[in-house]
Amino acid sequence: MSAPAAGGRGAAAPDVAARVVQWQATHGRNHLPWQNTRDPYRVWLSEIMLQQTQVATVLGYYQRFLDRFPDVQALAAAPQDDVLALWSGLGYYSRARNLHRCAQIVVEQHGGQFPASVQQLAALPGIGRSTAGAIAAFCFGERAPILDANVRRVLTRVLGFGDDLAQAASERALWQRAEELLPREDLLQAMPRYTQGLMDLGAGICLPRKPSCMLCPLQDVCVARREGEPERYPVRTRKLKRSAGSWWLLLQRDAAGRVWLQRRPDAGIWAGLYCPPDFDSHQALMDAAPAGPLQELPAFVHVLTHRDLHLHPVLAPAQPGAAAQAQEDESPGGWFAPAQWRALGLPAPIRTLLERLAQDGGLQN
DNA sequence: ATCCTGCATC
DNA sequence: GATGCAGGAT
Repeated sequence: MSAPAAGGRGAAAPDVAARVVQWQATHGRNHLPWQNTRDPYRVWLSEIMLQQTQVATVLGYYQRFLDRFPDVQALAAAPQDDVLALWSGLGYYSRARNLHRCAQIVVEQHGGQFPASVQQLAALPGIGRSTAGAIAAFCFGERAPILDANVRRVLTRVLGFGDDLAQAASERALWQRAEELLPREDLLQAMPRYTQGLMDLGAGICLPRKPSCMLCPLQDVCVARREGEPERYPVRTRKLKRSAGSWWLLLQRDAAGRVWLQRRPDAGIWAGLYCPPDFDSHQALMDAAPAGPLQELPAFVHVLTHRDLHLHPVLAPAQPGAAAQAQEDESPGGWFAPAQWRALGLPAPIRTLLERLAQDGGLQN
């Protein structure tokens, strides 16, 4: 057993890195499909998929994605719609669009090799400082910290870091502390395991509500535990005001059960995704709808971070040529059978709506 | 720096 | 029904 280095490190954080590394080797996750590789493409893909998405869900997508796009060149060369189709169901589609753009930049500007430093990685679309740190640590052994939500929880608790993370200065200070906790220069080969260990602690031990402190390798150096209320960390004030908006959706369905969808513009809400034509008012929809009986479906609310979107679906019979007049922008549209639209990038509420419609079969119409 | 985003989870 | 996340846009 090695004694903690005397000096150099404050007594408040004795050998955090060593404890994490040792614990990871015996208790961490070491057999996920994106582990045990130093291929930046694979690591990058997994990190992007794991943003806002649980491991269990990503497992089902990761291999399919790799099969279809085995390397960054294949991904860069693919049509965006193919990428979105494989992403279909994962949500947060800006990740998929950034992923695609990033692949193209790596191919065109970096000769098909991911750059090997945090700084350069973080300059790529979809890669922030934390994701860049993870890739750099896993693939290049760079001494770079990560600070995603899970790790933020671990570190604020261990350190008893109680400053309000809504303040940029506090956030900066925590990054600084994260750097100080990294394995020492003479343990550089430990970077991948250390990084993975922090992730594993955050995901499995240092949970938001019920941390399993008894199982934690940091239990006897953790300030939050000593204080008795680890759940108090991290501290973040929130300021949220949500506005409301209403959209009327023109759902046209033909006899074969196909629906009319069009690709949304590349900027704005649901960029690049497929959606029925939307209108600001019932009247505007009426003006654009084909002649014939309209059926108002139950309205529902889709919640975005600071917008409550009230959606009013209106079912209309299909009429030849009628769909084209629905909107004048040059967004391409078309008729999609269920098997087809299920493979498209669809906003979550639209996917739900179409599934309901498909379930009800020919309900009316 | 500050605000904005789409969705899952709790 | 409220909150959080991790990145982008301005």
